[in-house]
Amino acid sequence: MNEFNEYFKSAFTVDNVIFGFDEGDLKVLLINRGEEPYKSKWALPGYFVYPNEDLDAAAKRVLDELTGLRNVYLEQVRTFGAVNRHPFGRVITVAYFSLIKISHYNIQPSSIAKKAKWHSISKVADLAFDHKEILEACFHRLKWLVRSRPVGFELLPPKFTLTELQHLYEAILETELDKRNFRKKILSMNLLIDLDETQEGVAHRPARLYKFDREKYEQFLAEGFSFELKESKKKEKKSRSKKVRANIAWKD
Amino acid sequence: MNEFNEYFKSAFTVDNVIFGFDEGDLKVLLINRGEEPYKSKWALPGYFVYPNEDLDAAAKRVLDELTGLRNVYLEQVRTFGAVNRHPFGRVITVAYFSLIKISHYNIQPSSIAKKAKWHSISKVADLAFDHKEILEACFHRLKWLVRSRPVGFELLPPKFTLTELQHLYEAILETELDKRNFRKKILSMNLLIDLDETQEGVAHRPARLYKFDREKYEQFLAEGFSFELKESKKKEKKSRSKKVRANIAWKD
DNA sequence: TCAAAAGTGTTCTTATTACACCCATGG
DNA sequence: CCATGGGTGTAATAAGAACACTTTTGA
Repeated sequence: MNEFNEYFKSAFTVDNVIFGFDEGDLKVLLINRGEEPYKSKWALPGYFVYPNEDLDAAAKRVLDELTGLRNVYLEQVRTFGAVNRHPFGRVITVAYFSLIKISHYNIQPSSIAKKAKWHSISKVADLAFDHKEILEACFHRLKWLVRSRPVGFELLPPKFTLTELQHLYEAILETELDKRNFRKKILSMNLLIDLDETQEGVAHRPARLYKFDREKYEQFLAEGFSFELKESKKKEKKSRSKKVRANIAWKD
Repeated sequence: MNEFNEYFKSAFTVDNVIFGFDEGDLKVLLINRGEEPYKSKWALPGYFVYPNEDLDAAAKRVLDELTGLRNVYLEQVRTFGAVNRHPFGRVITVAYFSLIKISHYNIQPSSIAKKAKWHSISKVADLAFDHKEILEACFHRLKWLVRSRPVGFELLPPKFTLTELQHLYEAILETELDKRNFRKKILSMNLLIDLDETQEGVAHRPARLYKFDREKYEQFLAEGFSFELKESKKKEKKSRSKKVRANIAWKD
């Protein structure tokens, strides 16, 4: 491996965009840097990947040290590798994002955690390194994800109202949604369990509480999204060689 | 940067899944490795990223050296970083895929290119390193991409028939599509220019030839997919504060 | 009794699916 | 004249979008 020695002089980090949702607002957990470079600038939590550590494990570690949370939604997004993005040398970074329930988040005793603070996604100014770009890429991915899978629940407390859920979608998608259509759609998926409880102590008609039916969702996934559940077009022509339907969407 | 020295001992590579389409079949360009490790196994084309080279530039270089092609569709997919994925040390790899027109591909004089061969995507057996996994991730991404954007044209020659286009979609999506519905949909997008030419020398009714209207597509993108083009619901209530519509798809 | 948010259905429009026959060419 | 793939339309169904009033609570 002699001829390749020159390539073994670089490093890589993970950076984690930790999303949370509170007060109707989508938030991201940022660290105020205590040291150079970019001292006292806000930055994404991240660290070098240890020599004997898988990438995903590094992302989990960073998250755990900061929030104390483990089994949360975590996904790799993209790797950023501009030549001069880090002043210490050649460092590329693998960006991850995770979705956590802010109510479950407890500030950790680690020194790094004391520097952490939630920021409204819409108010984040510039960040250290290329972290603003990373944040944007992760937000974009979340937007897409939330349309294709019901991951939104990862950000809500275990019991929530439909309005809270709608506000979450609105915050992520940066749109307004029609209340009736939203409810119709969300309920028609049968992934919510009506807890038969209501809010208490609110100065208006209390809302029903729901929880996410994770079991049904897993089952749903396992069946490969159960396409072709209908299967009752005609009286089943001698098990016709499946003329498949697949549509082309051209949306984002 | 003394305390971080131990982290600056790793390397990273790019690996490129180069897709092509020929004879109704989706193909990938693989290299037969001439050296250890995995000597004489098939592998994805890839190489170490040079110390002063951006990631995207490295992916372009690998592609160019192999195919002589430049301005082609190229996209980063994901980074693979299991601890022991490379026998030389800690090497993570950033996976890219590109879409090229096989008809434009000319074998390059480089020694590496002489070892290259197109393989039908459906017949690829195991590959060197974790390349099979990388290939699958890229194929999965392509499947998704082709439903959300008309990138299929990148794989076809400049002039093509609707049936060729349909076959391309079928190969990527691994389904059959209904001919009439496919044509209706594709033509309704107005992204095809009817060249008013037909095939020659075929033993059946010759098909019309089309080309992709790239200009219209760019315009389309620039207008942000021109949502809300309709805008003629009622007689425009005093420029109502846009009650936005955004739908939630729950598909893949 | 007021303010504030919860809750609830129907109509219209658009998109998707299913489906079968005639046409133009070369051999 | 036959084999091969090219080309075309319509009806049924499903999904999405628009839209407004009544209900329940606490202050």
